[in-house]
Amino acid sequence: MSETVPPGPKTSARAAANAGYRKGEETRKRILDIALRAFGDASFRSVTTRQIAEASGVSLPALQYHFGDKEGLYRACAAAIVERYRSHTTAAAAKAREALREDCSAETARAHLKALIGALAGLLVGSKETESWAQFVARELRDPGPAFEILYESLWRPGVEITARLIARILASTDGDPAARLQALLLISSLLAFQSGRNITLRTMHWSTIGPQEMATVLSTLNAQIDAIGRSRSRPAKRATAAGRKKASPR
Amino acid sequence: MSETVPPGPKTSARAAANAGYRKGEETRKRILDIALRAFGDASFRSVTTRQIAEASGVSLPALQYHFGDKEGLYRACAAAIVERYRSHTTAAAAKAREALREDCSAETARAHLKALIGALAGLLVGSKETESWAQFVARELRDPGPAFEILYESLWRPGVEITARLIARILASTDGDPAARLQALLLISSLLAFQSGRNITLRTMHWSTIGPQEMATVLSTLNAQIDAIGRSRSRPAKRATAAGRKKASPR
DNA sequence: GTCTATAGTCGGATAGAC
DNA sequence: GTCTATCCGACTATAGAC
Repeated sequence: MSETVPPGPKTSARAAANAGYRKGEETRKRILDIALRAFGDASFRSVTTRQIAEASGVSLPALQYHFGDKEGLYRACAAAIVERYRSHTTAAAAKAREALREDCSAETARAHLKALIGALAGLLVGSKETESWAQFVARELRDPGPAFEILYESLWRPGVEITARLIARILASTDGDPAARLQALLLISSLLAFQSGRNITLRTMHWSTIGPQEMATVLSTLNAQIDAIGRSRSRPAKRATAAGRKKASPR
Repeated sequence: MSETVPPGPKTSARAAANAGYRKGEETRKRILDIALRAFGDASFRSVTTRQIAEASGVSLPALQYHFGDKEGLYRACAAAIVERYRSHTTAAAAKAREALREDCSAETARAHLKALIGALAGLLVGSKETESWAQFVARELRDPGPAFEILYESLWRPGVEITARLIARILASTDGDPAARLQALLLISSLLAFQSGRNITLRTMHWSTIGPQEMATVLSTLNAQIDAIGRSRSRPAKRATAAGRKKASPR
């Protein structure tokens, strides 16, 4: 909660006109890259600043200089992810919002939803780094740490919001419809799960990696689910549980 | 990998005939309950043996006596979860297997799938404790620790296996069908996500808790998805990605 | 069976030189 | 800006008394 300002070079008189600032900038970026990977692979607690410093080729106090403390570094990682996320999804999201504003048809909404999910998937398998990023985000959202707020507000919430609105349009219901939110949550967390739960996905599917080809397979399944929205026979009403306890539930 | 035998009372001459063993048993159980909760709330690394000892009302070496070391305690927790899981799902799983052996129809398979998912959901909201359990399982499966093998082999794999076979039956394909496995993975991880990603679920859905009522809502959505399996118009073939990049993908 | 006391390790943060 | 050297706290595990 306490918004500790990074005591690094940001606030000091670095931007003043001399060319000697270049090296620090590069070092900072190198540290950030390493940290991004490390925090993707393991939790905040598990990763040690020593590891990051060593892997970055700098020594411990250099971290503190650039990022204040461990939490500052962690938050900087989250901010970097958010920035990349924004640049990869704003295009699709903007188009979807535009269509919604123009009161588009259910089928148009469906197409935009697929495009949006596709863009998200593209981000998740885009480069080598993004594997870690998905894990970073998923972990932080699951058990909140120092970067929860920024990730939730800047990444998760907008994503769910636009997705839910598209689904609501498909269902021909209102924007706040809980059923639509639920389906949005389902859809996004499913997608995220494939990268964040990488280990279990690979082992379950007998894959050796999650590349574009694997993600395409996943996407086709998700697209089929999107096609099914609003078309299932036993529509997702409030009380469809009866079928589920046909002959089970031995309590 | 090294199957370190718990050096506790199990192997020693405790079972010999004297009545003084009762207290140790109770202490062990109390420690286990506390640990189960603790390891559900936080990761293996984050939880300290001190916390558990204090909360259990025993002191540190008592833990070592009963469970050997921290990993032993962790594994014991996993084993306890597996046992409970088995007792809650064997009934539904056995019926499903029976039906599959008798070459049941797609609709029968669909019903059994719903029953199975329902049983799983019932476990996930069954009692106060199970909230933590889902987090324990999900975390361990996502980034493998000392209890990964037992959870994967005794809990995850059987669950996916029977689910995938039911889905394959619905799709009228063979048992090993990757598409069926994928849908099984999707379905189970979606369900698990609601408890393991509790925080984000609550916040996204504006719920204050995940009780039977909320789980029923989730179940109805999942049931709708199950109903949609094998019925979607653009069937989940190998190349359905074209739609996804209609006008998105600004690369 | 359970305790007190302690050994040994490791991680985060800081002081101060360069 | 980046380093070396160091402090301090917290953790796991063990030894040995009761």
